[in-house]
Amino acid sequence: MIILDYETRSKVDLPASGLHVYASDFSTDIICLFMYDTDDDTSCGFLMPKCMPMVWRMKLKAATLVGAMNAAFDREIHDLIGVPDYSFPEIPDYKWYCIAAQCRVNALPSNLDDAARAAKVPNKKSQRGKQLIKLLSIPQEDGTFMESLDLRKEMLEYCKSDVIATVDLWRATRSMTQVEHNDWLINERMNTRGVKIDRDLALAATKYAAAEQSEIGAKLTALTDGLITKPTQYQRIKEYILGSMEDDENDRKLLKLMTTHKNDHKKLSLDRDIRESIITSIDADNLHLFEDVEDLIRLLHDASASSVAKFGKMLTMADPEDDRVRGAFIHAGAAQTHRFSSKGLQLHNMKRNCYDSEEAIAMKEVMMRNEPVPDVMQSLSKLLRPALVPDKGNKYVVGDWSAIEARALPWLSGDVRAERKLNMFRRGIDVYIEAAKDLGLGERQVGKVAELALGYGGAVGAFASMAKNYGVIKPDYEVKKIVVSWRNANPWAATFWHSLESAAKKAVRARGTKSFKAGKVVYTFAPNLLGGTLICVLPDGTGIQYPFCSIEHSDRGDNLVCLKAGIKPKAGDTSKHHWGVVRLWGGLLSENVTQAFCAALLRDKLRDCDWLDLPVVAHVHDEIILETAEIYAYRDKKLLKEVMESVPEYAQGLPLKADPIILDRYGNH
DNA sequence: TGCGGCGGCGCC
DNA sequence: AAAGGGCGCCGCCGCA
Repeated sequence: MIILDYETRSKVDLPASGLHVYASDFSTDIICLFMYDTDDDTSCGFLMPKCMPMVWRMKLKAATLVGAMNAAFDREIHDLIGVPDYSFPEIPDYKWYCIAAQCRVNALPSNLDDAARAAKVPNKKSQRGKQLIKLLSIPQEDGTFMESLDLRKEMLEYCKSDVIATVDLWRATRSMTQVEHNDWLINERMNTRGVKIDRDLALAATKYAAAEQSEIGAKLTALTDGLITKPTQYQRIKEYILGSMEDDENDRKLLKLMTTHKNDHKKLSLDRDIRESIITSIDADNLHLFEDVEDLIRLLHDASASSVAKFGKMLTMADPEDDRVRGAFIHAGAAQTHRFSSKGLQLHNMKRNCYDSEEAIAMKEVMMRNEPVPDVMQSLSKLLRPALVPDKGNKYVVGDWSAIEARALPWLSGDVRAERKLNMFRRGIDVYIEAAKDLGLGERQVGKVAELALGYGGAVGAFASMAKNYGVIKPDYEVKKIVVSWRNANPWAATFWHSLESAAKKAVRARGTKSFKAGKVVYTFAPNLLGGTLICVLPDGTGIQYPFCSIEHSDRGDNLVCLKAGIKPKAGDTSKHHWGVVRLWGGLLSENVTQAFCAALLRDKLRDCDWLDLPVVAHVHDEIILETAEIYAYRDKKLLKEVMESVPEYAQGLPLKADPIILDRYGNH
């Protein structure tokens, strides 16, 4: 493998516009390139526009794989600048290999600095590197680039040290399997297709949002004598409300409503749920606040739809040539479970509550005519999904699996007692009604909340937070009963939690000499990988990892712990654990295997789509979105249903259900 | 002025 | 003993 790293400069703001717009821009150019041959440990770096030495030209041509940290960046720079402008040898897409993706499948962080720290790979402080980027890669105030041979030479040194650290990381972690690498390539192809946005709609929406935001700002300013000027100034808002308090009964009630608990300490919050409960109390005449405080909270409620900022992101990220946003998906972005994640224009958290195609078009026309829109912010947020559109002559075909996690969890338990639940899915029986019956209650909503909240070891707290989303209100003592009843009706669940934790611990203790089964997954241990890595092998043969995994003894028993990619230590942290630690208890393990298995299933189906030339442009964990020619839409809808409902050999008995639909714009379904 | 932390939003 | 977790982006705020 040749591992390389490009340093570049451009007038385009990379984080704002995304890689594709960046690499396509005429102002973008290469500053330097450093390459390392892992076969013979030779390396070569040079400044542009010097020619690439012939021997390295040959090496690059002959390489089996070309690796880079975030290879998508280097690939686009190579293809769009290196090859056409500097006659670098072409590298076919399938040869590119992403070492950041390799880090993630090893459950390490995705960026070089953090991954190196977590994996204990030597890596020099990158502070100077960041300075150099600022100096050389970003235009100066007058719009021109700084030209300095000395700084360029220094940049090359920095580039070299990054490549060395990347090589070390590549060696310290396991490589992606061929299946994983192929899945990464499939994801790259989808990223290249991109997803089209309705530019006119997004433009109109940003215009209306800006006007509304300034109006809300003016109202806030007037209401609070200029202390608060924007609805997002939460700190000032909290101060304002606290400042208005006189410690009477109402204030104590308000404080109680605002108090949340996070990591064992109290915090005051005014998030949406809390605002809602405050407003409910006021409307029920249980809470009386000063008029300005009440107005403030209500105003905040109307104003808060920060999600409309996505329209702006659509505009800066879409390619001006074809209005498509590219590169929005990260293979195994979730390092714990290998689920995909989404970046740039985050397509994994688009507000569900939205207009359908006709309503969206009507709203768009209203905005184009500059007519007023009621409930501006809320209305705009309902336009987010419909702002994604198929190209002319195309349709979206969208399929999502019905209750995939609720099916996968009991199936993974491998417990005969879970067959009852699986049979309900197989026969199309409403599991939420059945769950409500099990609880001795008639309310489907309560059954639904229990089903959604209690599968992963959660108890009263889990139920309560889920219940809020569905308007279910139950006193604590009743929730406790619900939890007990649900667990009694689903005995396979607690057994599975316990056996997962037990098998995982046994695997760690066995130090790799033996594997241990829990339901349909198997735990094993790799003592020499990343400080000792617990590996969970899923039914499809793929695995998720728990690096730096060990058993810590305490007076209350043994705790299984491992490194958690998402928790960064502060700089200079020399505590016992060099990185954030997570405790692996049964509930967490059951959730991990379920999410991971569902992600594996999705990847499997994306392979089928790739094979069948079904053009996937996006997906959201349990949902696949095709953009297909209108004349093929009906055929592809049937094909997608077949793909999503066909049960793989390794998943016999798992009931899969999906009913794709054809859409003119993206939406809720 | 830039950057990281944090609170907040939203999804599965 | 008890335990909801997996993500990413925006904006404010305090610090360097």
